[in-house]
Amino acid sequence: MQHNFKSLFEPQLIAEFEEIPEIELDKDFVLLKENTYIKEIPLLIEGSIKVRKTDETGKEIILYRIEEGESCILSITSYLNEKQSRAEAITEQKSRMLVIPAYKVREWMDNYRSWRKFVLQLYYSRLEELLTLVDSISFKQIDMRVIDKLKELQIKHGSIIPITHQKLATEIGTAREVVSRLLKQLENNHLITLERGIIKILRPL
DNA sequence: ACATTAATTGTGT
DNA sequence: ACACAATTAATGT
Repeated sequence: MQHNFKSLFEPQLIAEFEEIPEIELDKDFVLLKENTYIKEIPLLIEGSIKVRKTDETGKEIILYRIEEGESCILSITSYLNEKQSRAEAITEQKSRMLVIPAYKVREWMDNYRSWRKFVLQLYYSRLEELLTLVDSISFKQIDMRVIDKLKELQIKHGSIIPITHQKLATEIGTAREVVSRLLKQLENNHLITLERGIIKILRPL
């Protein structure tokens, strides 16, 4: 799978892409650490990148994901405002991307309407995702969040979801045991069945 | 095929 | 939340 990101931009800007180096990174490569200045901006062609925040105790929460054809809005805005990065970015799969020198991004902001539109759209959609995240953290109980997440994963994977309790827990921002116990309850109620690394949804949650 | 190790899941406090 | 036990999958020999 590969995103045809070129359709988003005007021809002149696409011509500029020719100058931009393309790299391929393995899974779990740390693209960006917290509290560093940004020098390059990724434009993801294939794969996916998670942006997460880790606190002092090592607890982490995933803020959002960068999908194919998208870039990292945190990097862009951090750079444009000359601030340090407040989160870290890690590849979730083997991924291919263009690596845009950050100064180019500023040039493009000035010179290309399609780039400005791209950045603003990205900004909006990420902000919306963050609001959803805040909403789920502050207003919903843990068990509701697990169920919501399962429903979401069901849309992506169907009723057989390949995921570990640990991964589910970090997505939601809670401890693995909490998730394990909740899932066990759902299993006892015959809503799901559990296997190592797999959750099967039997009937609607 | 068997033993060893690592990863995941379960349980008690 | 933490520590540890139990189970299952992966890997080496």
